[in-house]
Amino acid sequence: MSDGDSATPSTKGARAGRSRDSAASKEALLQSARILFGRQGFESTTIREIGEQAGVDASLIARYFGSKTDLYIAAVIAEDAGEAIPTEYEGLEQMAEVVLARADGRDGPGPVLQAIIRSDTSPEIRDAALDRLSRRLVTPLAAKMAATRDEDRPELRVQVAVAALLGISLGRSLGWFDELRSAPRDELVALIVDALGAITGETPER
Amino acid sequence: MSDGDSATPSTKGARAGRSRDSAASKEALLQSARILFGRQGFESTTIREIGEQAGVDASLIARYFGSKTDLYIAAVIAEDAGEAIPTEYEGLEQMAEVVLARADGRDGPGPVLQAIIRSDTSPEIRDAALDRLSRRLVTPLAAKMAATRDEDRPELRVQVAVAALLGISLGRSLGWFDELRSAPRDELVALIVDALGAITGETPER
DNA sequence: GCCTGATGCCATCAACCGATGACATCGGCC
DNA sequence: GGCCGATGTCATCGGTTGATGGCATCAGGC
Repeated sequence: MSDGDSATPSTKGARAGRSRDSAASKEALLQSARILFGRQGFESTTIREIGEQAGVDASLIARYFGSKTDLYIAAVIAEDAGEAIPTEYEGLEQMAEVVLARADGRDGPGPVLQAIIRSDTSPEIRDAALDRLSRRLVTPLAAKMAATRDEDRPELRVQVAVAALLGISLGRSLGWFDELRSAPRDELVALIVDALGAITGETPER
Repeated sequence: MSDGDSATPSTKGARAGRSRDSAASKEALLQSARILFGRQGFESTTIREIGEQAGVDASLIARYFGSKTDLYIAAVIAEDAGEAIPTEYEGLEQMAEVVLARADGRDGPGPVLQAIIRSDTSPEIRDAALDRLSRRLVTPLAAKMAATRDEDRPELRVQVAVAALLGISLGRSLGWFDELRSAPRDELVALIVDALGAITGETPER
């Protein structure tokens, strides 16, 4: 460009007075990514939308995260850290309550569930999501079950219970059926415990 | 183009000897759409891939179906008709067996489940899929339950049971956990009946 | 035998997308 | 005060996608 350019408001580069804080920009992108990926999924979320929501240019995504895929993985990690989901539980009831409470508090299934329910998720995203899911749900439930009951096929039982719980959570988030969507959470949790407790060995005390 | 073009094998239009059967072309597109949408979902399946798999040009999709979205809806209807899923069952066990058998026989979740698990599915696709799902699973299970037990909140129980069943089916199709993926179907069905029977009133006779 | 609608293919369009590199400005360091 | 790396924005690229319209060929009807 010619060197006659003057410092007008529309000149390139950071605008006068604009915040220059890479940690804040990065965090804004990450939180926007969590929200939008969690609501819409990977393909339906563009990096331009994420930048807009974060209030910065989308080109910073490549600078700070490397790629859209890497941003998604970072969003999964941030979600995992941000949700403060326990790694051990009093029991199935508490786990169901935690999962549904988190689900009810979000707009959409969240980036972790979005990643695992889609057959076209890239392997590295899927592995990151499944790893956290197992750590937060499967492993603790298996540990709990090993401590309380001696059932055959404990690992299968736990995996079936977690898959069922995720199906219920997803169905509720996406509003598959009227009652499932609108039922009070405590009533839903009670039904979940009745059902899944029958195979994990935690029958309700009533 | 110049009028000097000769009828060579690479000239435009239907090639010499090429089948001219719109019903066959349409059906080929539809079955290809079922398979690819069922395996990869809406966004990750292009109309060019569908045409290739069907052995015809993708432009015929617009001619015969109107749009990619309308093709998806036609695929959902075809899947529903093709799977011959009953609209009434002996009980939960038979329903679980049918759902898992169909799931195990496919490559991927299938177009109906793909449509309902994604938050970004268009409303008309979602409605078409949910309508069939309710007709094949929720309504029959509700009818069965009404005939056998007098529980509180029967509709909620049935909806929870179906959501759980779909979660298990999806988890198995996508290979979320090792045991869930590899367990023999009859063993998995037995666990599902133990769990979901506890809330639909069909306890196993053992 | 001719005509015409059906059938299928091809090229193209407009829009979008993830990624990249250039550039201006800022602020800390020397 | 000057320098230079950090920071942010902008324009652009190459590729992809769903949809469209033109064209050639075929086959049935008259």
